Amino acid sequence: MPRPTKQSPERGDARTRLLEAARDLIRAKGFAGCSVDDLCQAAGVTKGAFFHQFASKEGLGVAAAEYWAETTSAFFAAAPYQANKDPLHRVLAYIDFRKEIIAGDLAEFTCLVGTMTQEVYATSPTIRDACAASIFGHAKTVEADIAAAMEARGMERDWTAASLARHLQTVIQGAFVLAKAANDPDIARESIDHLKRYVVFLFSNTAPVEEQHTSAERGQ
Amino acid sequence: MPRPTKQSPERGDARTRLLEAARDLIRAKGFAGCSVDDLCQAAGVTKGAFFHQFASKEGLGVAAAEYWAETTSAFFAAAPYQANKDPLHRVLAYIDFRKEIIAGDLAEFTCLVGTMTQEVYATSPTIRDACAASIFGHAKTVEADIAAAMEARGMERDWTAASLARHLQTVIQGAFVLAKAANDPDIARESIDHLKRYVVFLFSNTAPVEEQHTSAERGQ
DNA sequence: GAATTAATACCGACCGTATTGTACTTATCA
DNA sequence: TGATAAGTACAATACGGTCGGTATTAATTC
Repeated sequence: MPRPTKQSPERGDARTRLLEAARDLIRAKGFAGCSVDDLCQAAGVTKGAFFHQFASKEGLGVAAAEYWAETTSAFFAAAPYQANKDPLHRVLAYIDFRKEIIAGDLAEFTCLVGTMTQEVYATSPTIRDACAASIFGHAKTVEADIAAAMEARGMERDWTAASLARHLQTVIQGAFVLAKAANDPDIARESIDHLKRYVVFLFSNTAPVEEQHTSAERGQ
Repeated sequence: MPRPTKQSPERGDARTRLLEAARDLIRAKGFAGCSVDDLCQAAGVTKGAFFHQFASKEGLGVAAAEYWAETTSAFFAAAPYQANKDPLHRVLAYIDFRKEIIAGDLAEFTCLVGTMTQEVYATSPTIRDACAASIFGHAKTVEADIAAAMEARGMERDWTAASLARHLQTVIQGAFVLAKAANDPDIARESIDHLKRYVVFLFSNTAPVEEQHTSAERGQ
């Protein structure tokens, strides 16, 4: 139940503003790297509001991961590549889409939960679990398409739809790491190209995969 | 020039002990997540020694990344998979080896510089550059084998040896992220399997790749 | 439908501790 | 003896978190 604030009643409640500030700040400076004061200042909120909304800084971390899971799953659910009818085309268009949205500053397109996991996996199990739910929950949605594509082609392989779905996330997460190291988004796109070539290969032995799938335009 | 210490004269000098403590602690808790006191305690060294050896905590971060680059390059240079005569077999055996050494606790086999990069790429360019030098320096060594394998087979492709070498590192780094999220090393091994399948595929169109390469045993 | 009560959302000064880094002293070796 | 290495005490501040208080709204009462 959002409630306006004196200072900026139009921007929504303090909780949402803090979650958005956390999303942006943590991606740039890491979880331990930004203080509660930093977050409050970025959100235009006082410390009192922070600890009214969240029991602790760790509590905010969990909420930020959950908020990330919600917003990104809505984002991908509404993305144009979903319009592809064929499951395999949808998977390939998903990969294209992941490449397309790598644009702008690193902190704008990299993954909040991937960054947080690396940092707190050993020190904060609750944050780690929330991050894992986001990553593997997203993988599950792609897994459904992969499984459908496999079944449609009657494939029998020594790999599973689940493992391939996770592999897609592996490459995407790793691409972010190398892009950060090189300070260059092209490094990330490069690996997505290799990933797509691999998926095309996996399905090319059963039936030819045409380049008909679309990611940016509605496929009707 | 190692110098013994009162408390533990057998363990070498304070600088090395601090670098080893940093390697282990930062992999578990992140760079910002462990304090100078933590590092000193883990190394069995006082704070005076710390700031005698390093100008700042950031200075230790840079040194730790450089130390990581040195020790890992020596580790891979001495690894048994290098004995493979054929460059392609050496690449495939490298991938096998990367899978083999995923064992024990997460903090023992994950990558220090990958973890640090994610955290400080925006806040500490000096640490980021040191991490990048480690990652891409290592990739260069694999790139040499990939390039040799391509040349031996007279391949003409729409990908380069450099990009494939970086892709290997992408998958490895991403595998660590997902393994941390799931708290399960198997998740990492799974993606390495996909990676190997991909590399085998890339080279299978020119000449058959037998499973003769070895990673654990000396090949000669 | 005005007055009162209760509950929520928020503010901001303050607290105790943890943090990085400094200054000075002590030990060790060439 | 002079230089390097390491130990000790402490200074300055940054940090997460607390606490009493205020503002706004919804529910309740008369």
